[in-house]
Amino acid sequence: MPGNAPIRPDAPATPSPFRTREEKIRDREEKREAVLRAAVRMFNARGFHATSLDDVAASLGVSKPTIYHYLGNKEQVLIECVTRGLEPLRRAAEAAGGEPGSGLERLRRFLVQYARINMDDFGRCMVRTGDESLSPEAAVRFRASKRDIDLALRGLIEAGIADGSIAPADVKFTAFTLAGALNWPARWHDPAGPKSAEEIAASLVDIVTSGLAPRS
Amino acid sequence: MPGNAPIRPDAPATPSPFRTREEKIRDREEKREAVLRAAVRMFNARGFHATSLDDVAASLGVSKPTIYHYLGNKEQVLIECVTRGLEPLRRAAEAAGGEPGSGLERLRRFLVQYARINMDDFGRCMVRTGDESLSPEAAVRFRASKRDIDLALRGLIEAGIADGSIAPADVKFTAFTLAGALNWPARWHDPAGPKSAEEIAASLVDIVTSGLAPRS
DNA sequence: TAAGCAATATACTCACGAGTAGATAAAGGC
DNA sequence: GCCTTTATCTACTCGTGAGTATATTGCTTA
Repeated sequence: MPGNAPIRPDAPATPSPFRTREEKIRDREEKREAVLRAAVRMFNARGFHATSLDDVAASLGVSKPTIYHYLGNKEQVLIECVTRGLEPLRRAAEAAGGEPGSGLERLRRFLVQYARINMDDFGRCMVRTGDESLSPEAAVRFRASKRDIDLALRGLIEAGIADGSIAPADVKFTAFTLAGALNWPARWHDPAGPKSAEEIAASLVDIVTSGLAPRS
Repeated sequence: MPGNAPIRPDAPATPSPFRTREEKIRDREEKREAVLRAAVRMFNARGFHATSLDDVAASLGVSKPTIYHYLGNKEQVLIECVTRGLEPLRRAAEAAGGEPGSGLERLRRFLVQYARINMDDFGRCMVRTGDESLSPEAAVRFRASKRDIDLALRGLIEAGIADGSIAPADVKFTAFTLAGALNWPARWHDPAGPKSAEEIAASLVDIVTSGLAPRS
């Protein structure tokens, strides 16, 4: 796709078709990303095993070896997708501890992000990908990353219990419960639906934090 | 497996190796069930697409055509498995409405059963099976069945709101939240773990119903 | 200007797995 | 005592999909 040549300090008036080294590296990155975006959509729609790289390639108007040129093999494609789902979660988890407010407030803010991330393409893929789809080594790394997130979640819950903003409870099960409720949209959420991911995230977090019984 | 011949009114002292028509029908049913049990375990462990019927057959010490003799094809195996997961849920949903107690009490009892069912082999398979794995026609029926359960769940929530035992809230999202939290164990629960499905179910239901903030 | 590399295509190989054909053996009925 | 049905096997077919070998074109660099 020409026409998006970047501006260089001494760029000529008409955009040059000759790409600099940086432009070419960026071009390559863009193509890689395009492959991943196309792949993750298909994985989410049809499942990883039911999606062939031929299909992914065809949806981009290229041939299969092109995908192999950018990403070594099919598992690599999946790994990059789940990593792109995990990464924002990891960042949110890292940031959550250092924010102001009570434990409950920090937890709530984190949960809203957690839910939102789980509704975007890469997040959905991450949630829906089970260890079965990965090689043993990759599965180990994947589980470890998810465990980090879980640990951060537990830390926030503990902090809330410690400062009294959260009722004492089994931390592990509480974390599982929250994770389950906020992962579930990865299965049913339709991005084209009437409610935005943000609205849904806010609603779900309200429900899980306030419980069912009326406050007396 | 001889030796489990049933008692007939005029049964001879030594169990007869000659099976009656009923016994043979039951034998056949037993074998069908054995195939399904073996299959569902493998589906849960490795995923549907990653499980071959050759593997399932081998785990039972028989050959693949034997499976085809009892169940027409691979999709049929999956359909029977998810049906066996759905059926107890449907029964629980049907029973829940007519029980005594407040809306919240009835809902809680239903949720405990819901969670427990989702942790057994067929329940896990049901939760984890996505529409992608099924033919369009089967997927329609599957979705409809799950929708029935969801509707029953919503009905219980509405009843609780109506009688004041549940705080007013968005019924649809509340149902999604509860379902998500209680479906999640289908992914992580290890039947060999220290806690029984019953204990886990009770804990999760306590957490979702009471929320996080301390009751004042 | 030749060599090398990047990007892409066509046209394969190869394994695996769903499903089938056909044989066989036992049991049951007529 | 034959014929049919049930249960099971071995040994296939056939499609699909991951991954590769190799050719081509064009840019970059010595």
